[in-house]
Amino acid sequence: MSPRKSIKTATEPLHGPLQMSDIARMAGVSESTVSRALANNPAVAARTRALVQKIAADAGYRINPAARSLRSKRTGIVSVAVPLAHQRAQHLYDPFMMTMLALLADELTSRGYSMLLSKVAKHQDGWIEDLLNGGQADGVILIGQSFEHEAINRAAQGGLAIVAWGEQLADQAYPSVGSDNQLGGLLATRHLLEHGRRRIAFLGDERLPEIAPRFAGYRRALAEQGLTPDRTLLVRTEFELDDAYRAVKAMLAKGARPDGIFAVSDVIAVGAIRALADAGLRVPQDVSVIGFDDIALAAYSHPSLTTIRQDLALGARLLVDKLIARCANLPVDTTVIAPQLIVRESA
Amino acid sequence: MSPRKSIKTATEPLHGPLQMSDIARMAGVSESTVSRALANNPAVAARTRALVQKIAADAGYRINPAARSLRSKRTGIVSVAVPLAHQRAQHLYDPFMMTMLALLADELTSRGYSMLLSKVAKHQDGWIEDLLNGGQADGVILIGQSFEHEAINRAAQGGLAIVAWGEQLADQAYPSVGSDNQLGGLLATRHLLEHGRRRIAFLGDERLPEIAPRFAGYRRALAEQGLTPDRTLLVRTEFELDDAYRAVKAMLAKGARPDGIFAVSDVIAVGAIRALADAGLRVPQDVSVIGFDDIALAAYSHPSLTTIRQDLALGARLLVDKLIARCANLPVDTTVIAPQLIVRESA
DNA sequence: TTGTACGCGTTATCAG
DNA sequence: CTGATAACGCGTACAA
Repeated sequence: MSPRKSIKTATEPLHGPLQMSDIARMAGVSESTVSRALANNPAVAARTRALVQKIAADAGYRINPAARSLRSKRTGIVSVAVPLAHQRAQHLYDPFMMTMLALLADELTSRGYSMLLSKVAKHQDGWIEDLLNGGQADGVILIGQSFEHEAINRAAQGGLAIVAWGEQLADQAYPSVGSDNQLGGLLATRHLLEHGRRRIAFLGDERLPEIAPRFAGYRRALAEQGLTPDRTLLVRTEFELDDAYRAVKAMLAKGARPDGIFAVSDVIAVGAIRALADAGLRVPQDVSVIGFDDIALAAYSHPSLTTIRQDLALGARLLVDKLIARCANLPVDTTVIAPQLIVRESA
Repeated sequence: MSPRKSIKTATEPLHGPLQMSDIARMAGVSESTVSRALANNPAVAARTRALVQKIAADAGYRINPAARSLRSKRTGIVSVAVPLAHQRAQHLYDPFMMTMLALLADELTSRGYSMLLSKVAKHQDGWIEDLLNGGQADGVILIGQSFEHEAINRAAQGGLAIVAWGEQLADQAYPSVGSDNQLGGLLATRHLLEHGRRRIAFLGDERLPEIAPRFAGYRRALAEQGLTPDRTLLVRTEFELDDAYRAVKAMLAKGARPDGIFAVSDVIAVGAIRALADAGLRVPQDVSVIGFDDIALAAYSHPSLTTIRQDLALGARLLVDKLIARCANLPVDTTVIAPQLIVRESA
């Protein structure tokens, strides 16, 4: 290292990655000017700006983001996380999650942000702050609230830029984007009822923030017909094919005989249909099945799924909009998106 | 803000996030000692180390990663990217991709790394270097090589820590992990042949690095039976349900009548089965269909898919192992994983 | 419009 | 084993 130093000459760059001082020298201006020029600061003469930018580009120079964010307190990174408090296993590869992640990746990158992906299984103290990675991210997008509403609220009140996909909850200190889940549950159940179904099973965990209102919609639709939900037809299942499959098998084994099923996700619906098929029950002749989400698979499974569509593309766009606004300390409100009934073969 | 300042007292921390100097003061040691203690540097007395760590933890202190990486040149972030040169659309939510991403997220987080997710559609100069985000990431994991072998090689030779999931190619300057694709193609096609199928269609883009050897395996299996591939049964399709569905419909419309189909992914297989069903063809009675990957869906689609399983969990683990080794400038080799035939209903 | 000077919060070097 | 001190590479008041 010291021998290197002694050979050093004026023309020698010699440190691998170029830095601003190098560009400054090449352009014959000061570092500050380079900094401003690269930031497209109009305070720099247009000519100078263009010159510096060209030199930097030709030299393949890239700003050191660590140094930049150490100064500016901004990183250009958004942390996207999936809270899984209620999940046994990873379900990051749930098609719904994946679709949302892909859409978020699109939205974020198209606005110059990078996306840091985290899976949070253990929710120890400060897990949300951890997502910020101590400043390695400017803000946090949560996909689903799990049972962490309180923690999210606290983080938001602590000034953290955070936005969640999910249900609008009481006393929410953070903006959220989500479907009108009660309406979704209502539409789904009414559709089954309109097809003459009366013994309608509910598949999903009604304790979750997003699912509770779907369950409420389900009960309300039943009530409209003077029906009361049958406890044996309430089946708690995770958002996983295997789990739904087993749960429905178990329900049938206990002798329950639904003529309709409202599954709170398409994946659950597919698992249910498989279990029904194993039991020799035909869909929709013997049992009508309706899902939720309208993932890509829904149209291609057999039978194709009647489902409640969530507009995830819109959701992703809004989430990013709101997060960016929150990062800029602008006031941001919550949006509830109307879900839509999509009728296919299964119900 | 200024009114707050005026109330300032000696005990008041008042700069939001604590910093090392604060912990140093609380612990009655120097910043250097704090730094070392938090890094678990054994040069610090065990007692002191424990004390400092406890104080830091209790105070909720977290190291500023920007400052840390400005000094240490390490970020603890790995960039994971999906090159999509050959893709029209985003297919980040392809189940295969998603499974891989989820597994990588697990592997990385369990080793203390964060995962920066990028989708690369336009491969302009220096796109790989861009993934490093100018130092915001320590290394790059590529899922698939697309047509970018040369660019990847150049980046690797330039000293960038990079690892790819995919096929082992000639003159590879970077380590890769992937299935033995030719063997996979061979197993798949032989299975169809053993079931008496003779007019076997190939669904996929055989120009892609990972698909070419599957195609070679397909041809070899046919050759073993003295058969030559029928050009009308070679259907180029993207890794998307819709596209596969349309492509198979088009093939059938042209009058092609395969009795077997080797689809290079399960998603493609599902699309194909749908198109066959539309044409009144039964699977497997009229046409046997075999897929590739063994994604979660494979076991639950109807009919369930016979397929060639890729061990993605192992793959993800190896990718991360190798990347970490490369980051440490250790020599790293390429691994080829044996694929496995999984027999279900579709063939 | 441009340059000077300083500091962001850490880690590494070196001396004690 | 511990502490002082000097970078790391950039952004930004402030001065010119």
